[in-house]
Amino acid sequence: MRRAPTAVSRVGASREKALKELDPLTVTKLWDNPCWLSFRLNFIAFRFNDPVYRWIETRYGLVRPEFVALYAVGLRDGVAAKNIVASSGLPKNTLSRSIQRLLQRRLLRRETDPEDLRSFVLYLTGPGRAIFEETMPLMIQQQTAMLSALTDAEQRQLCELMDKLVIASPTWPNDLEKEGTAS
Amino acid sequence: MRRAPTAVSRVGASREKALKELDPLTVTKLWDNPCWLSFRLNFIAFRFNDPVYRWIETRYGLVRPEFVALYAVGLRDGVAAKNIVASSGLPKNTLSRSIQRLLQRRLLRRETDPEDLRSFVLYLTGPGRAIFEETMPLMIQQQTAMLSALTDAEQRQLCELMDKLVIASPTWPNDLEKEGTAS
DNA sequence: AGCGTCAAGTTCCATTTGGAACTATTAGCG
DNA sequence: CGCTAATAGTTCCAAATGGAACTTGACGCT
Repeated sequence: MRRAPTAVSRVGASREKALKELDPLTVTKLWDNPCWLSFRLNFIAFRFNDPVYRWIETRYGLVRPEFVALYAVGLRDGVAAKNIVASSGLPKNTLSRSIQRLLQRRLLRRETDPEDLRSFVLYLTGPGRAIFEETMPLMIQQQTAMLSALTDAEQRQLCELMDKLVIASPTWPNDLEKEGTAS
Repeated sequence: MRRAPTAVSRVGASREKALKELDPLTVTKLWDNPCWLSFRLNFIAFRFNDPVYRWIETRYGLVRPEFVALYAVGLRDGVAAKNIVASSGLPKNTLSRSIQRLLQRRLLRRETDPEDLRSFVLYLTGPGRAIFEETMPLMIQQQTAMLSALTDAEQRQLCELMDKLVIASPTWPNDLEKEGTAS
């Protein structure tokens, strides 16, 4: 009744270790799962996000979408909410509220965009930037810990492969369709 | 005021295209962001999850954690809720409710585990398996579409690199700490 | 200019979520 | 054995979430 291995990879040696240390269902999802990409993405992303966002919440009282917004403005002063929506995938009402709270807490400041009076440009305040600066090294520390299983060359490869995917993303379908709808 | 590029990769040619097709903040998060791993993971994962789970919800009325449970049992008959929790990262109360609903809808069936009377072993029913079988090709279709930007060799590389990460995951910290706590 | 369509952000509200406390069973250990 | 600590799963409830409708401003077209 055992399903034949379906994953693309055949790591072999490491498999032994994994069989012992990981939950059996995790092992199945790794090597007996036609959707290998989805599982790996979600699993690894979760293991990054979970500790980071828990720490940020207990430390600063910022929930995930709030920190997403703060981090985005930290990376690029002068963005608007719509940019954060587009790059994060969070719904725009969630981000609207998050930004409101950051404004109230004076971690963010905003001005109406002279180019487009519907829109606002966002900036970090001093305290906002302090949080950004303080959090960055911890996120990098987590990233480094996670990547330590790979050589430098492998890390660069991984980064480039994922680059290509993000760049190709505008061509991906936004909706699944049972079959081709048009000819 | 422009921050120096911080990402590990230097794709170059594709950068041109990306600058035009992607939101400017997305471009910043790609190439001007010390936390390159986190962004790429979450972005790509979102672009997979969002269409897939939307389709499943409108098609079968199953929300994400419900489908996560159904899919897990589909991959490995006889798992328990705890395994799904461990491999998915969803909170156990959320999964408890999801499983209850799947039981009510007769998509799942369960028996108390004779080895451990606290625990239940889960199985797909006929209709449950029908959903699983019907969904799989669509998920693979989405995965194939997303991976089509990579050659076969690159796809294999990506899979193997992510393998290594998942396998190393038991050694990753579960909590961030400001500095080393012990010596 | 005038009008219909679209986009940025906000508000409303029903639903979902997840931390914490709880029950029932198992495991460790003197 | 008998007692405490841990674990599988459930329940409770305050808070977060996200779809849909709304407001205001921009844009295309005639």
